[in-house]
Amino acid sequence: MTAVDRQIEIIRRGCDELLIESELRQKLAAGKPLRVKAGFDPTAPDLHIGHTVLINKLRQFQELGHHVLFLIGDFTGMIGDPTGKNATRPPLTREAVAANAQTYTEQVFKILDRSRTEVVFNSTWMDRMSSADMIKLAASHTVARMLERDDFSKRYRGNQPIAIHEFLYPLVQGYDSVALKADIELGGTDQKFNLLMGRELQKHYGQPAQCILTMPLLEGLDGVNKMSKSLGNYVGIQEAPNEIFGKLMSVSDELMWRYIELLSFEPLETLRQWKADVAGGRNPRDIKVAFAQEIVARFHGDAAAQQALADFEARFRRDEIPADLQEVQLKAEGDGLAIAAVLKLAGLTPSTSDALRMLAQGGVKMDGEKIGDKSLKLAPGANVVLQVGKRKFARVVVS
RNA sequence: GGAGGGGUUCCCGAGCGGUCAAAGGGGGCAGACUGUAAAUCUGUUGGCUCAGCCUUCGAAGGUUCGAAUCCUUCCCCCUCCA
Repeated sequence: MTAVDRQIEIIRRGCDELLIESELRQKLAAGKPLRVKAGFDPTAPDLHIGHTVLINKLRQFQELGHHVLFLIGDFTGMIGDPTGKNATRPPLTREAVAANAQTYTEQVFKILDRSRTEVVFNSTWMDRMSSADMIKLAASHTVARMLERDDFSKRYRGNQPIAIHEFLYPLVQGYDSVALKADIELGGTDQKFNLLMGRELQKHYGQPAQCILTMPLLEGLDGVNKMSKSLGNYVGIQEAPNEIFGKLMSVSDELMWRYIELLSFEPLETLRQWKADVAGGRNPRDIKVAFAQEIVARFHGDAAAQQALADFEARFRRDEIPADLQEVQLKAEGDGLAIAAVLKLAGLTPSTSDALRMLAQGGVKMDGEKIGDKSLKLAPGANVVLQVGKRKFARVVVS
């Protein structure tokens, strides 16, 4: 265990807020490994790099010798985090939860140390809670207090519905801290209300209150909304190397710095140097390449990162056709298949209508040549490479 | 329980008997420009056997030559009063 000051410095790096530092110092000074809690929603087992901001921080705690409680909110999943968008979700079956949890941990252990991680489910204690206990829990807070939560107050003012069970979400999440005897809980800045609920409930149930560490939310590829799967502006950690690389390269120069700040493990001195270089006229692209490679290497290894760069250069700087071309076999009837039908069958466009649109707009290439004639047909024996837009390719063989 | 307002294509939102596959904006996609940057500009944005046809405006019925638009019942949301 390192000195308290050193630990505080590491813990604070990149965080949004730490409550309350003096309390955390005391806990650290006691010399025992802390119980570090972080909760995850069981409905979205596909992690994206936005999630890793928090997970990276958990890993730092582990490196400092602390114990991570990786909480899967299977019980709270029945409520659905009140985001204001879809207030109700279908309850997950036990099998679905188990499967999701499996996927979750597989991904998470690319970052976390398995031996210092305890995976827990809140249904373990919540299923055993009686109705009377639930009422007692609900009685611990007032409606006015609940409406302080930013999301609730917004919806209330905006005449959006709030179901009563949604009030239970912060309460249950807070109670999880009681059940786990957490010393500190991590979450996104949007979780602050729920995290504070844990503090209050722990005091209510006669425990020392947990500290709270909030991490910034990572913006999605659009640079506006937070990264989320449903908005489609995410980079999944299980995506192919080329996908991760390509997506990171398409990020704006401005947003790039934000990503580097929150995701890169490079020391602060390096970041400062990069910024100075760009200010001095260096192409930001170079920095982006280095960063994109770091992230690909984290999830797929160094070799994959090298390969991703090579593919990228070949395809987009030299306009070459990718090496790992997907081949599609099609059967033609009569004098051949209409080009629009071919594009759809090859999976290059979602519909024939869309294929016709792409043709009209000059978005289709055959063997590198732009084509726009929608009456074109591919006769049996044809073997061509088709491209739609910049990224979609397929070799089509007609028989 | 009573009174009123509302549910439209991915999202927001216009339309209120035919000229509606449905204005406008957002988002998406494609093209130009580039560093596959971003920004900007242009086009496009239900499906199909594509100058034609089919399905769509909370759900089901009905009126009409013709309905997103009118009527009936039902479901859901919001506001005010109790």
